[in-house]
Amino acid sequence: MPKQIVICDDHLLFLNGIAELLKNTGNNYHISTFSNVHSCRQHLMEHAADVFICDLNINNFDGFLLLEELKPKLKHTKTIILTAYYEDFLIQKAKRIGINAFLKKETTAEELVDVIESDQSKEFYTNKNYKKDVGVYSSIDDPIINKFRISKQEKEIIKLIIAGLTSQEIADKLFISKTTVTTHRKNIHRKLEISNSSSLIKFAHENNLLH
Amino acid sequence: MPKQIVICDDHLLFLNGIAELLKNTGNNYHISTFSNVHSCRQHLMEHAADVFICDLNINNFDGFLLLEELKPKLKHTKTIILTAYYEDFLIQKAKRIGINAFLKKETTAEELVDVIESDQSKEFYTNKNYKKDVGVYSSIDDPIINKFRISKQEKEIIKLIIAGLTSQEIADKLFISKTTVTTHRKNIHRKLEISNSSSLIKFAHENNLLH
DNA sequence: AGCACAATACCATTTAATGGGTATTTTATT
DNA sequence: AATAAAATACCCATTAAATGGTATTGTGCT
Repeated sequence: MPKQIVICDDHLLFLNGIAELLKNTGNNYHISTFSNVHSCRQHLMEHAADVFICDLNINNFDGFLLLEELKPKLKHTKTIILTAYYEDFLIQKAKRIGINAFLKKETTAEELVDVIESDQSKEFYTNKNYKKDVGVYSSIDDPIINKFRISKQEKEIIKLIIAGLTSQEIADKLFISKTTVTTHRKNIHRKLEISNSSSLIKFAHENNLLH
Repeated sequence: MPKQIVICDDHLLFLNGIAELLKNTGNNYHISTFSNVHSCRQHLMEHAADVFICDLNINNFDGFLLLEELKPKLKHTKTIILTAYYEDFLIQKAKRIGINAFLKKETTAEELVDVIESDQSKEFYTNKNYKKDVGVYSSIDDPIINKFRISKQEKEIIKLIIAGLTSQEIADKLFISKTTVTTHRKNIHRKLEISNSSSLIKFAHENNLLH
């Protein structure tokens, strides 16, 4: 008898792709895919599932709500959260409400199959060896920003503004006067043709200078 | 002779899933997959590709940088951005630097194949019938932000702050008083435990609410 | 030595943001 | 109908940011 696997994700290419992947593993899987919460809920109410793989954000609907709502129905179902959001508090919440595994989308197919095939009585599982990316290179040294002839010190100050520091705090941190920071901010605004720090951060985002 | 397709994405399940999908379309495709920028760059330097499908955020590396860098090599390659970030300014940028198509991950396999098989000389293509939020950033309705009990109007105001608008400009846009905007900002700061708009944007960034 | 530019620093003024209140109306839920 | 929450709006005081100046010192380059 095939293992009944239900997957819910609004990224259709991901949804169908992962279904194809699982079909081609050689395991005996019957896979049902859903790209919206409503039809997925309906299916799970009417059919027993062995494994339920769910994204956390389905068309802006909170996947946790669906999981918690269906919990009584999923007593004998292995529940797996598969998401791009890999945040500590989300993992803790998943553990708390009894989810069996929390996987990020960078997971390999092998790891996913391992989780599907593992004994359900096992402990909560999540990806190991995951270091939160801090930004390997300082992307503020980007050619895009150099185009605007932003100097080294100005870059430093941009970083600190983006980090949420006030001019006084930046001055203290860099051991310079607050008025100097003000001058730098002035020059940055002139060079980038903006007039407030929100726009500065917006500029940084649009040019993907952050991470 | 098979069509040479190169795909670069750090979400392994997505990467392998989409490769499986394309292999099973019946078209004659040879597919090379990469989950990091370095090996993908290497491959494209040494092998001609007919189609290059690229994510915009590969292990926090800006996909645009890779695309722009390899542009001379990709003269005869159809370049497709396939990403979860569906924002106007990104689409405009893609169009500007000569990308052939900008697809969101909610795209169907059929639509992707259509784009791959279409005449390359055709115009820039992006998903149709996409309803955009009022604000600049759409993923603000993320479960992460809901945790902080940010109301609908507060979210709207966060969006506009991030877009670089002042309180007065936000008031004008939403047809409310400036003092009301001030009140909302105050409440947002209290809920998120921050004290300036840079920190607000930093918060949004750290929780992947932007793009 | 001369030049350009970066980095420093101050003054003054205006504009915007922040944080403490309080208070009314509207909307949603029980 | 009662209640809670959200959205609206104002006052006030303080702080921070923005913008226009000017000016000195340092640094790298030719």
